Amino acid sequence: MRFSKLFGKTSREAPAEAESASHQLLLRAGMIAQIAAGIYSYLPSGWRVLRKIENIIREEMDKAGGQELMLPVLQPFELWQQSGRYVSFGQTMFTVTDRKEHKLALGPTHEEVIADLAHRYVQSYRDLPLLVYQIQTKFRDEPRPRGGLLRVREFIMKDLYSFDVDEAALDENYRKMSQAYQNIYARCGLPTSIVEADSGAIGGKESHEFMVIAETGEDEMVFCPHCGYSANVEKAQISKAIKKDVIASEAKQPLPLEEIATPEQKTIEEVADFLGVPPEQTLKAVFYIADGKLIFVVIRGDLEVNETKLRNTLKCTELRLATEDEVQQTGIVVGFASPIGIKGTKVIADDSITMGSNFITGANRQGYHFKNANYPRDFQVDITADIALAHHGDSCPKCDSNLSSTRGIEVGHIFKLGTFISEKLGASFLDQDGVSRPAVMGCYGIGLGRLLAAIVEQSHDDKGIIWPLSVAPYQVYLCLLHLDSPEVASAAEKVYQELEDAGIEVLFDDRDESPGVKFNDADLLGIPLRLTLSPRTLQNQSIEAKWRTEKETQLLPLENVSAKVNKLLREKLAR
RNA sequence: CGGGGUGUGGCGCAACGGCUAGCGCGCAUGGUUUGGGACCAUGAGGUCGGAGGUUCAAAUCCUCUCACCCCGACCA
Repeated sequence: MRFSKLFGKTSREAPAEAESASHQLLLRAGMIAQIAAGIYSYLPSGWRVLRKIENIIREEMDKAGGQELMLPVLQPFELWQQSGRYVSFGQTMFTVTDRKEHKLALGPTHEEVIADLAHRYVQSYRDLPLLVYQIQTKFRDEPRPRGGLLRVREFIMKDLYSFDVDEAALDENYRKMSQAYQNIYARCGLPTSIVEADSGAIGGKESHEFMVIAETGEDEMVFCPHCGYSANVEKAQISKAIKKDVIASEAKQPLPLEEIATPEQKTIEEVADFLGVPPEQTLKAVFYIADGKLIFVVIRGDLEVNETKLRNTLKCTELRLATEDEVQQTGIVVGFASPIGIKGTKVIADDSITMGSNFITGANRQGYHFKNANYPRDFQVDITADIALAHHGDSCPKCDSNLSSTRGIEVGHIFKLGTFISEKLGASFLDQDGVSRPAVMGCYGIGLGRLLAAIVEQSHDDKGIIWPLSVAPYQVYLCLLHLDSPEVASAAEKVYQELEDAGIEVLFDDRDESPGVKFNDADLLGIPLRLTLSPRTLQNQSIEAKWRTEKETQLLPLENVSAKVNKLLREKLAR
């Protein structure tokens, strides 16, 4: 490709709206262009990168036994009613109405469509296992697109669906996919961590995310440097045992409940300070509105509520903090709320209330708290579950060491769905005994654009992008200096031709620009190998080679240059 | 949805009631240059996001509205 003909210009300054490194660099390099919030065009050089990523993914999916197919974007809304998932997806779904007033969804994902297909074409256990995938556009009306390609409303995704006879077979495919994903990231030069995850609107029981550690990431994950436990904070567990040095063991014997005056002491910190006890010995009350109903949440004072876990426990779709008014309307005294004697309100407790004793809690009376509250002696709850939020420094649930936390970009998510979708859509098969059973499903997704952006996020410098050779838009940047010298120009043309003929992907900078402009563009575009031909190098019948990642240059003889370049590229790929 | 911010040639910005809306980058033409974003000359390109209002006069003030960005909520 000749740079002079390449559609899309590089620019010195990034558009004002871009903040993250990948957003700025991809725009400046002329690889993407925004048309609306979370909606982007890929220009030729950006599209080349995307297609390379796509091919890597396709190869790994095929290798793992996947069959590629193509499912429709337009999906009858009835399918979503059938699965019931139109509720959990809610406003995230884009819908259109056809001329017959029939409602269609622009597919945010394809479990329904694929399960419907399985319903028709899978009849026997002999048809299983089945792994099918596609690479195509998804539509999601995200409340807030952000960070360029990091979160968008229209995006290309690889989604693979597995159908199995039972859980054990699903586990096997799940392992296989997990390995395929690791191969993909490795080939893209992207270090990732696999973490336990919440399955969100997709549903299902077990899921893992592949995370690229990056400050610009939207997700927070915790990990244990000691035993390797790692999880998205939405999912992460912590050990809630109270450390011995915090509360002496003699204080653990249940004591009689006692009301004490605590004027003006409302928050956990105030009450704990006022009474001289650690927050671990208090109970915190938090109020939520879940699908329109007030929920009383009790959790030990040193912990915080994890809303994702709470949502899962309640199996609700809408969840938000209650306002002070909404709480007061039920007769609860804000600041002195108590699970003791509560009536008519659903009470959800974190299991931390079973770890500890003689708690301080509100007395549901202005200016008073109870001392020595003990569960279940003094109060009852409707549900006890783990609904605590993990933090940096909390104890690891597996080995009790201190957990660390970091932000990350989710570049892949795999789910064990189980049978809830296949049951609803009738994707069942006859087993060896002639018994009809729902297929056990798994689904596995990678957002290609986000993967591309994540590569840029973790592989760039102040000059521009540093593409790994495997996904670079071009392998070689051929830089011609001194267009005005006919000898150099014709030598460059020859080299360009020779490289192209050898099947090397080369971007030939034949523009009439100064050397600085060309070198800077080469760096901005992030092309791995730069070749420079100038009167200086031609004098020695040679061409200068420089890797994007290195400072040093080397001279290559012009004779049979494509073979030498090929060798350099092969060596680089092998590393 | 809550909070904050921004809308002026393709991009980055200035002008903040008053003459023909400026500057840099980019673009076009000609010339001089050429190893890390060269220079000179000439030129093209703008209904100042939109609607309404105030005023002798609005890019500038007011009201409404739309779009985009950031933080949060939310979110595979």
